[in-house]
Amino acid sequence: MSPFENTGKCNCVDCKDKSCAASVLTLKQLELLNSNSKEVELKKGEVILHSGALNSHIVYLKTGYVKEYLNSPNSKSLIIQIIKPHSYLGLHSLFGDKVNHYSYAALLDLKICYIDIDIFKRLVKESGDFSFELLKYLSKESLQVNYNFIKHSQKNTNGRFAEMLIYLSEQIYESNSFEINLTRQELSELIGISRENTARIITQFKSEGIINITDKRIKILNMDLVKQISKNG
Amino acid sequence: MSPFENTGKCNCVDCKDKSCAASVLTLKQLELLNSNSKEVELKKGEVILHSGALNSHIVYLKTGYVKEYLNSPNSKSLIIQIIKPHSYLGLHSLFGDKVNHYSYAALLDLKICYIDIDIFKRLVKESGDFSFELLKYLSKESLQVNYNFIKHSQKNTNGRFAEMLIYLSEQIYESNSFEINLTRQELSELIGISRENTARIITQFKSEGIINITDKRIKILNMDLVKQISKNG
DNA sequence: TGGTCAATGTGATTTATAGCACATGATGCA
DNA sequence: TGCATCATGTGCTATAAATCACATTGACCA
Repeated sequence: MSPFENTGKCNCVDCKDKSCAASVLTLKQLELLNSNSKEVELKKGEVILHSGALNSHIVYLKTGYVKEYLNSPNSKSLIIQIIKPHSYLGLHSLFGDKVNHYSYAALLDLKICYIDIDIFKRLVKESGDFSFELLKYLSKESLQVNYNFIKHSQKNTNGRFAEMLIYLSEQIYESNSFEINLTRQELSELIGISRENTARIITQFKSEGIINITDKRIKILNMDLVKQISKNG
Repeated sequence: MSPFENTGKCNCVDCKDKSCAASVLTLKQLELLNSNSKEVELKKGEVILHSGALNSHIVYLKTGYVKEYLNSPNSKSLIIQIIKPHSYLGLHSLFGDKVNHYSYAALLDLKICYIDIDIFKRLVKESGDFSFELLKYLSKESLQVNYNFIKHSQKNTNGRFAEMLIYLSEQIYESNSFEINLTRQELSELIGISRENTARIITQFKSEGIINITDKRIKILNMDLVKQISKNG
């Protein structure tokens, strides 16, 4: 029995949460993947990968949401992006220099799959369709992350906050109302502004009836206005 | 004769400027590539690809340097990165949604190769080694671009300028003295600060003996100090 | 050879945003 | 039940950097 034998109840072959890439694999390849991957459940707040650590496995986010971030003692912390289910974590680090460039933490209880690196690489080399999907995946992710950074460099604080609301509702949670397990501090690290200003903007947006925030749920009440603020900001 | 027949004197098979990816292709695949690509020479300042335009070919930068940038009338212009020879231009757009996300202009006279998209995709699906190299290429580029953006969000103007000097000398021109065909305006768009402050920083750095700028040549005289400024900034 | 235009340099002023200080509220725990 | 701790909200102040205004330089060319 392989040390990576999947000990959970799930099986890659009939997995409902297959990645875009895995869904183009043959039955035989999926079986190979299955016998070399392992599903694990994690609790909210747990760190999945540490920046700087060597990555020994591919990590696939099956369910739940993750923050990709950087915390360094001598410079400001920042959150690079929120990652939604059916995504790979830190794929660029794998194909780059094998060291994680960012850290990854669970925003809520979630399920991930560890995949053996060598098997994954074998699939990349064996299946053109698989690697083509990975190229698409990496490209899209890279464009999205760049887009966010670009907007941050071009907009004022209100505009950035509005841009974040659009990003979260359209790209990540796919709803105008979503539960987000981020503190005000973390929201500010996602858009690169101070915690105090984030609080002020939230107060302002609430008073103007643009959003509603109760505990960890953000509800966008006036998306048109949000888009207007983002555009003008 | 294919419409993409290479009309120049060069041949992909014995090209000295092959990409990392092309260098893992077989002779037969290189011949296929050769008969479906075309070398073109461009003059300094010419725009190679326009943001928003549909991309009909893969563009490979054989020699010369290129700026990847965004100019939009209603928001600040910015330069995303400087691209050095042996690079693909806008590969992420190809695998993403087929529309160029950025513009590309020649910083000096250069040679590029247009490659037929369908042949390129065929090679991706046919050769696992080829696609593996492309994955590495995209990953590295993405990490580098992110790194620059992250530094911009964490550092003050002096620190950013110093960071740019390190980036240009170590990553792009691989020398402490390099000819860069960028105006002060463009240098400032590369690091996201104002033109006036860029001029002030240059004056300051020159007076402190850190750099020397004559016309378009930048010479870093005290790299230790540059690194110190970048670190503190 | 003077004139236009663009790029650059530099002082003065304005402004957006960070940072500080402190109040309030929520949560957990002993 | 009270105390400690952390997240949050809000007024005030400091400041870095953008912006404005103008001088200077250099290139091109008619």
